[in-house]
Amino acid sequence: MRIGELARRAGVSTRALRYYEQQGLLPARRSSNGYREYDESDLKLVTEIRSLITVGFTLDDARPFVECLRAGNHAGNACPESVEVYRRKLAEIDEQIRTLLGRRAEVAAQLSEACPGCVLKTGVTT
Amino acid sequence: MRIGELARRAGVSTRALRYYEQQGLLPARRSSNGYREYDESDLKLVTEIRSLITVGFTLDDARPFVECLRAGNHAGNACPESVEVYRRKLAEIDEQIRTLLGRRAEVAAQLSEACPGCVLKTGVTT
DNA sequence: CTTGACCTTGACGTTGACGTCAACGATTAG
DNA sequence: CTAATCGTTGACGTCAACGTCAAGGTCAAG
Repeated sequence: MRIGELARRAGVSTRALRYYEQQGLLPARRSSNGYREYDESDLKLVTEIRSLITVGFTLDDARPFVECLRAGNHAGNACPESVEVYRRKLAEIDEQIRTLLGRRAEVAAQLSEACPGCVLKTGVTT
Repeated sequence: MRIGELARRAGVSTRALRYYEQQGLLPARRSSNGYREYDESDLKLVTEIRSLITVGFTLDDARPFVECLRAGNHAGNACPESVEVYRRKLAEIDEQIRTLLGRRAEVAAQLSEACPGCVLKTGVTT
């Protein structure tokens, strides 16, 4: 299939697909007229990339998963490099959550100081 | 005092101060030679801006606080506009925390699937 | 033949808060 | 007088993941 169809089926823009190729994540064969040619395995790659992106991974983070898939594995997380990225991202997310919780406490304290009673109206647990 | 001293005392770069001025957050008087001239109240403004920035506010978010201070109030959060920003930011932070918790669960699930037992090694509560 | 839908590469725009020159003027110490 | 240190106004660079033209090539249908 060509880039337009892959884009439609994967739910991304053609620009994104060309960008992925430029970043070395999605190499494309070319047909005689210069058009990029893709197959089902490429769709799988894009799907993997997208699902990683939606959980906050960067394209660089996605690289090991893509390479794992291209190496013939059934899943992108079947390789130790991918698992390592998972662990690193988990730590990053935990750090971000801690930072946000700290900020939330700061802002809530300031808010209650400036406007007592206001804080009661919101909450993470809500 | 001039821009260099204010920068040192506030712990920011002169570039940042000029940027704040450009954004209308820190208007500066000019001495006869064209140099920016600041006083203690300006230091207070910068301090306010910085403390807001460190809890994740944008310069635009900081605007009401700065205007509140310039209006003669003892604190930047003494005005209803500031309080409103606090509430909005609190909601934003809560939303971000929810998003991150969702991502954390996703990644943790993927990790445990790819490498059972790995998840046990980390945690937000740690 | 011509339209229209598809494809190509190249290159600039977006966002926030500055960093980092460049090229120049002002002030002060020696 | 001169160097050192400060100040000034542009204006481009940074970072990620594309969006959005521009200018053109390709191909099937009518």
